[in-house]
Amino acid sequence: MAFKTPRGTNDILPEDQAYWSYVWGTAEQVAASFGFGRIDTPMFEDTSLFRHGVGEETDIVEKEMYSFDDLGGDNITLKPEGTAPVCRAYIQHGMSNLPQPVRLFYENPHFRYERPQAGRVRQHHQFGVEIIGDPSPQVDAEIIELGWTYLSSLGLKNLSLKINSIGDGACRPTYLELLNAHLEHYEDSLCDDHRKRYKVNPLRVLDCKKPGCQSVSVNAPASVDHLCDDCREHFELLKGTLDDLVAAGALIPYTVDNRLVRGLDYYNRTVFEFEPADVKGQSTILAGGRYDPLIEILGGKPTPGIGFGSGVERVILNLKAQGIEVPEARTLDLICVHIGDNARRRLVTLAATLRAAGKSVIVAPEGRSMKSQMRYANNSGARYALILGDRDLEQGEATLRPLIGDGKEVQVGLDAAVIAAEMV
RNA sequence: GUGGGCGUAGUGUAGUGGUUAACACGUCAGGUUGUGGCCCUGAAGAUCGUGGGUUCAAUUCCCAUCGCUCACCCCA
Repeated sequence: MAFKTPRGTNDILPEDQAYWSYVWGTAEQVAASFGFGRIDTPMFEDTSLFRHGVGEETDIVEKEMYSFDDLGGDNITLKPEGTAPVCRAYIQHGMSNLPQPVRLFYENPHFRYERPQAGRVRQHHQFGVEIIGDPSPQVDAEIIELGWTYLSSLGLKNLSLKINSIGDGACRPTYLELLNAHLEHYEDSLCDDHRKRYKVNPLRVLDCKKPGCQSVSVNAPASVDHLCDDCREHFELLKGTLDDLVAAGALIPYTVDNRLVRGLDYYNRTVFEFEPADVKGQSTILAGGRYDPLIEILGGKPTPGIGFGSGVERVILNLKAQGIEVPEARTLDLICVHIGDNARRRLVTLAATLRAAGKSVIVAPEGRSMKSQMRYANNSGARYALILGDRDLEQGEATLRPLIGDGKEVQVGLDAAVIAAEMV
């Protein structure tokens, strides 16, 4: 065929929409229950926003951005992640003058040029939340609780929660030195990739799944053991609050995972991740962390922030895998079946008044036998068929026949209010 | 960017070195006179991903290419 969706993109067909509205609806409801306001940032931004915000050394900036010059010569980039744009908006609109912190959520597509595979596409959709302007570990816990509330409201089961602290500007450099020394000592055991690159980003080694790197990272110094006093206190308070939430039944138990790191430069202190228990492939369905340095990097005054992003494609994959049923899309109320041209013309206007009365109505295709129209009505899933022949037109009445269940058909006048009232 | 698997009607599959490529579901139409679902009958619908090669002959064998898919990298 001549045209198809570009690699890594998908049409979301009507039969799949029930999942999407279920997920978006749940996200909006949960976000509202935590007092978050929705923000929509543009689908594209100045490329420099991401170069500065996400970090030049990251994979996203180095090789995954959809960047191009527009006709005016500006270099723009399709949004690869949501946090930097939200922080840009926070600065641009002077939100530091609002009561702090500011709670924002979004749900929109993101674009990354990657090789597609299970749970990974080039245009993916995220539900994301941010709390900006509050350094307290209380809001870290609030964000994590919100993430869990969202996932559990969807009905997902068998999830695990991992948290970690990766320190801050005060303690991370010292820790990285320790880690580097350790990696250098066991350099020969590292996988080929990391033997070359561990000096550039030693944290990545901890995340590596190759046996060699795993064996080295098991005994590697853990960041949580080398936090500065402030970071340690922050982490302890966070764990304490999470423990309270677990005790109150508002959160699943968590584990501290020393090897949990984040790929974006702006993260500090708290990082966390929810994933299905049976891990395989691209499994993380919700992940986030604190990004206290970001607003200042983007030119605002120093302002702490924390948030998460959750991939809707992956969430839906898990909903399907777990056999979770979602509410069906709205069904059709009525199909108008005609016998004769005059009847059909009359049904067109009758359908219009019925729609105005709030019913969903379609008129069966012209030029088909009645049997064919009834078959069509049946396949359409409509609740009722309204049958009108030219000879009924003279009597001024039609037949309203239920298509679901075993109700009896009734004669009705050609009056939208009467017909609507008959459709229970 | 690297590696594995796969490419036959709308969908899911079968099949063979040789006349009109099969089946199921779906679609459409019929099963007489104004009524769906079950059933029966029929029809439409495939340049067998694309290009090249081997061969008297290829959808079937070989190569390339593109696409899909899974995994690595990385990430939601």
